[in-house]
Amino acid sequence: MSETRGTTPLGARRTRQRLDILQHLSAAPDFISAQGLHARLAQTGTLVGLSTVYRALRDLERAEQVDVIRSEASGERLYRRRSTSEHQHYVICRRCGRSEAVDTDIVERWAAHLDQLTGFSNVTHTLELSGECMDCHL
Amino acid sequence: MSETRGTTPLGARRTRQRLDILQHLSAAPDFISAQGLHARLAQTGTLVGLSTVYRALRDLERAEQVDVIRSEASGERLYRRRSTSEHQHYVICRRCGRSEAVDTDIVERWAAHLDQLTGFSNVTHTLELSGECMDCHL
DNA sequence: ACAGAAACGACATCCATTTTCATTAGGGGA
DNA sequence: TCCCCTAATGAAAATGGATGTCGTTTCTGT
Repeated sequence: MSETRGTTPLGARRTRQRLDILQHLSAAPDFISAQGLHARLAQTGTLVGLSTVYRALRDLERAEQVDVIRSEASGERLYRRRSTSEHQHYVICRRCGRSEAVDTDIVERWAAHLDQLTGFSNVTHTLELSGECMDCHL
Repeated sequence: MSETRGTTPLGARRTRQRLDILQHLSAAPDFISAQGLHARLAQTGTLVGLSTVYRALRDLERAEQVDVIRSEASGERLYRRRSTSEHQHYVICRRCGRSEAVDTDIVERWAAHLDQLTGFSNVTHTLELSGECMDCHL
């Protein structure tokens, strides 16, 4: 049968690399780039090809298992394992990169009306917040 | 004296290229990429080096004369001459690229409290909205 | 165990953006 | 107006993230 839809966060097949990637991604406290993740894997002796990291992250993104943002500074795409199934927004420290989920109920409610407000359909939103965390501020 | 701060939207010097770039950028109805702008200039016989376009846009961005977003599809940076001095948000048609300013008062007010809500300082926000405009929807 | 397909990984390629560096040309001061 | 200094320009090369290629490896259902 070809219609077996996978339900795991991994791809169709459970490979060592995919496992390692998911594990290290989950362990990362903050958003991390594909290259950063690749480096971190290498540091711990876990050898995974860079393309494989990119592919795994792309698949995780498709499976909505990660949140993705764009680094303001480098333009890199940064990934973070998603904890809840809801879509989330974060404040990111522009110095150290630390991130923290923010309650965006108000914005979400507002966003829900956007179709009426704008005359556009299927409006989706991306919200990125950056600031300086307490440790970095002084 | 070396402290002469320029007050024009252009750089320190008023060159033909800078003038043309600003003019074509202002004429563009929607967000446009550096390459797109460069191509548009070339089409009208206005020869400007690609690096020059990039540099002019970078300077305009620094001078807060343009709004900048990131194309979801291509990852390019897209620029648009800023009309008001206030910072603006837009809905962008994910099919044709048409953009339209959106009233985001509610979000702005919420954003003003972010410092208190999050424990981060100097929090800035970026909000990108995409949907399908009426012409493209059906 | 087997076969077919998915995943790997080293490397090539793409493409937006930046940098280099020699040349050109604003524009303030004499 | 003429000069000079330096910002601005542009062609070409470099950078760097991300994706594609393709031969090889390795899951997984049968």
